[in-house]
Amino acid sequence: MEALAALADPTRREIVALLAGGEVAAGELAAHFPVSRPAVSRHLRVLREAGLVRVRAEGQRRLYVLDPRPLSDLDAWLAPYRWLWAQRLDALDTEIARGRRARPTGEDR
Amino acid sequence: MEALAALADPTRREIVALLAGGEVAAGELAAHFPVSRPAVSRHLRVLREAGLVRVRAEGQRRLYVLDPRPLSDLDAWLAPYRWLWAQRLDALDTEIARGRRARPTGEDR
DNA sequence: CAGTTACGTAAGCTCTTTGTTACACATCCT
DNA sequence: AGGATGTGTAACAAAGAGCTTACGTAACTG
Repeated sequence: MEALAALADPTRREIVALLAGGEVAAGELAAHFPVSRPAVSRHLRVLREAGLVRVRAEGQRRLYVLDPRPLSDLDAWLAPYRWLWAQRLDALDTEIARGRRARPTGEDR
Repeated sequence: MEALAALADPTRREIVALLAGGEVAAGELAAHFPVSRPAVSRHLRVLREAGLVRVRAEGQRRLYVLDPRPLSDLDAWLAPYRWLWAQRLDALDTEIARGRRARPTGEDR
């Protein structure tokens, strides 16, 4: 579940989203973000070490591809919890609807 | 997706797992971990702020419950990627191994 | 072959995170 | 009332994450 730490960062999640369409070069990815290119390079390294992406050199460019396996693992990790929102969600909502505010922090309505 | 940051920590994931069975008191949770009780208290705070758990006071103890909604959100976030490992896993591996490009993303040259 | 292009790495800084010990309360039990 | 029990918060040290600038290097270009 090292992938979770990698995906905790919003920039990295966006990189993953960009890669969902197919191979993208490092520089092209970097162009999508307000941070410096080395910063993106570092994010790519984290994603690489988490197994979420792979690189392929084409000339002087590095083409990144998404490797779905860690996402699949995450999906598997999530599996045992699925029944919770299949049944319990309504129960919680009902409780809230009755005015039993369990959450102290103001929430949207 | 603040839940991802909360779930990035292994201790917190284990807490979530422990809570999958139902309500558990803070002290009982803390007993499962090698870290100090205040440390666990802090983890619980992070989980609370991420909306993953709720607390209920019963006498002097605080009973924690899992709130599945952020997990459901995570499941929803994961959804667009599911087709990747449903069909493409093997294909991607093969493609990468052969060094072919999966999909030209508006590159010039 | 020299210059440009595309990347990654190194060094350094700052803000967070995680853990610890010490402390403050509220609640339960004689 | 007074002590034990169960928890959260405060203060602080250590480690980590993320960003920036500067630099090194391989590959195209002319």
